[in-house]
Amino acid sequence: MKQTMSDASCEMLGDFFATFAHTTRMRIFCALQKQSKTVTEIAMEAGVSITNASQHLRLMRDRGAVIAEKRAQSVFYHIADPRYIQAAIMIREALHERLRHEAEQAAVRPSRRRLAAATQTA
Amino acid sequence: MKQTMSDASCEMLGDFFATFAHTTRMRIFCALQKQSKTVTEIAMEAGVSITNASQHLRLMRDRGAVIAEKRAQSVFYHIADPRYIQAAIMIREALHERLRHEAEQAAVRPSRRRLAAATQTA
DNA sequence: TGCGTACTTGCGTAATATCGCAACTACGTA
DNA sequence: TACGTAGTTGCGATATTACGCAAGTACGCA
Repeated sequence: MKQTMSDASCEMLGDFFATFAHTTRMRIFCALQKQSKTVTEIAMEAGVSITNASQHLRLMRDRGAVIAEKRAQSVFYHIADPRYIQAAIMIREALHERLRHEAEQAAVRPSRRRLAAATQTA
Repeated sequence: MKQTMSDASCEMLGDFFATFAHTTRMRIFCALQKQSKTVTEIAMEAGVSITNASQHLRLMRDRGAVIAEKRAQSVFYHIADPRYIQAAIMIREALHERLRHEAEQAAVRPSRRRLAAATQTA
């Protein structure tokens, strides 16, 4: 596996990240993690209007993040590649770990400050 | 490993993706893949002004994507977590695969059209 | 054919992001 | 202390993105 990236790859990856760089689109992505869903279902789960969900889904479809399939009156959307989910989970783990570290430091630092204050007043 | 995401995780991931949702920031990320570098070096590699690089780096730093370390007059930046690189590489592989498929289909479809045209004129 | 459901699209407005310029801070050295 | 290098920050102009509303298309069913 190549370990460096060309300029073209950077461009492409930037576009890909932009596809998920919005809370609503991320929620849509989460809603579709387990199975394909209709626009109405997605809109409900993401807590946005159907129009808005449709607009975001078009953007995601145009960039190859999701795939649309028309069945009867409904349009079912699903995530285009399971690796997108894998990658998201990997990143989420890293972010959660960082949050834990920050929480630990926040729990430790105040006592240090108290110590410093005590030293000063002493 | 948890396979579904909470609303908070979606929010957090959306912010994370936004951090890389720009060609310049993606180029900065690429430049830092192998080793830490100064703002001036990063600006050169990304092909932007030092001011602009600094602005993007601040955004990335605020969101925990990179870490800054001051040494003498320079500030060295490096990527905060190797998993970010792993994830980016995984996504890039998926995207490249999709491009290959699209290229193959583009190479196949025209002959089908020629065939259809020949059938029609016959 | 007419009606209802499901979704999409065009357009105007509002919110955000980006970038350059100029001014500013921080650090080392003569 | 004065000067040069390395980065950062504030601010204004411009570009991009998001969202709602209204209108439109597509499909199934009476």
